[in-house]
Amino acid sequence: MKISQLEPDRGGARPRDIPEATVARLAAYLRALTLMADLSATAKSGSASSEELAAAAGVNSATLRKDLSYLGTYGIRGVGYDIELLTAEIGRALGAHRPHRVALVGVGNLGAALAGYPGFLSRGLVIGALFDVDPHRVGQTVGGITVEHFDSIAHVCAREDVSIGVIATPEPAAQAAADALVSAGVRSILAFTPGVITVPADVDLRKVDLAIELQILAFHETRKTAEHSESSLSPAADGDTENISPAVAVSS
Amino acid sequence: MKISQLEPDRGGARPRDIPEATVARLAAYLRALTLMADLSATAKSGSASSEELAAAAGVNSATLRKDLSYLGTYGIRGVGYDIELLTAEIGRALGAHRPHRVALVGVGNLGAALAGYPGFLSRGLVIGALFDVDPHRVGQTVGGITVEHFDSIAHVCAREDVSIGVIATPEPAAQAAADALVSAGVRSILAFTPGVITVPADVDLRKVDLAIELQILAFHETRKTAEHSESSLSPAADGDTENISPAVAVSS
DNA sequence: GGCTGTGAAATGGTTCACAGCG
DNA sequence: CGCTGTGAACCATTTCACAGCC
Repeated sequence: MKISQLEPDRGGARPRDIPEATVARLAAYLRALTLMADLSATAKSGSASSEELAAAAGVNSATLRKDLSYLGTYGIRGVGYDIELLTAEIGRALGAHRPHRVALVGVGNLGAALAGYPGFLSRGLVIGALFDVDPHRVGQTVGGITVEHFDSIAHVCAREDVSIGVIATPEPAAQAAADALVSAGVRSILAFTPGVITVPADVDLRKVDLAIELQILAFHETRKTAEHSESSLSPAADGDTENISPAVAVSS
Repeated sequence: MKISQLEPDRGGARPRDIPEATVARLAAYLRALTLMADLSATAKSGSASSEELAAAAGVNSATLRKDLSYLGTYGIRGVGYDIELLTAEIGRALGAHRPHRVALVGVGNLGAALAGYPGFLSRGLVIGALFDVDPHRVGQTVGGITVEHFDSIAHVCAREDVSIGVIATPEPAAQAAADALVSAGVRSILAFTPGVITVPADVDLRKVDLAIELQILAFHETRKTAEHSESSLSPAADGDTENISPAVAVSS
């Protein structure tokens, strides 16, 4: 899907240009690798073929190989990829080796879910601050972190060295939250609110709209059930079962 | 994604083939239109140009026109689109005119957030059932609906005529949740768990991985900050110059 | 032999630009 | 004249297929 909000995307020649779609999958590979490492800690060879990795991540093996080729040449022909090496290499590429501090604005159910989300740490993500406007929530502890007041975003973000912001407020507060984060120097924002949010050109904004995800399903569902019309004898002999949907994307 | 299998080309121009990316945006347009209708209920002309609509949805106007052209010809040249007509038409295309019943498995923070999500109804989505394994949660009421036990999915889904399932359980329970939903006859599933879920070929599975979204931001963030320290190579063409105006302007 | 790395082809999606209608 | 609808150009991504290395 794609709810894009124009992004500059400087075309300057940089070391290696990794396609947007590849970045999303690299994160999935990293996760699959971490899982594999745990499982095969006792036995196994310590390496995996592109086929195995692809299955574990839910993608096509050719896609995986091409994705990895953007990082460099880390596979061994005839054998596969060393799990440990590849984990480190992808982690490096994604910047997961160095922690990123995240500020979360809006500590409702969704915010709390995010604050308690496991597996951030292993990917270099650290929730550094929580904010809310509700006096009842300010001062409380969620996921081990004390909720601070919305008005202190600038101050706290500076103190906690936050570089990424997440907006999980109700819709009407989203723009204000974005503004506050931007003022605080945050240049990467993930928003869970529908609706347009305006940010300066140098700020990276991603959006995830839960209702849209469901509506896409509803669309397909409608199509499926509406198929009673013609007795076409092609019952979705679809080959693969795999399915990876990076969901909402921005960045054109 | 599979929606367009090789169709025998039926004579009538009934079901046009709508691209996946367009479907996602149609949902966004629908939302923008509903908002517009509310705002302009008192005054305004009752129609909007592709430019206005595009701005309200955060996309390019050419993209919007092309998207709408898949539905048919509903605009008026020299004028724009009638808001009410277009709303109805997009709603029809998306299947939002007829309600879809949704079952939600896993009523933790995330599940509760979804159950309380406003704006589902206006888009034809109705939460019909909530499930959890936790005895403490079963029997409780969330978002006006009583939480039922995981084991009764098949029974309750049939009773409530559920066609879409949402998985918001902890990771380890995800596959079991999917299996249960599939057994209950659900053929469209949205999962918020990372990791691979296997479903039969005729089941539509979408995934949203919160950690991946953040990791993508972290990647860009790493690039941004690395760019400042890397003042070599590029022949002084690197500054902060964003000549491209993003101009995500929201008008009228 | 098996598997990676990668050009090249195929597919899907976005943007341009303009003809044509209201 | 303004704005839609759309072919055509453009760009991104996926998939194929195979050469080359282990």
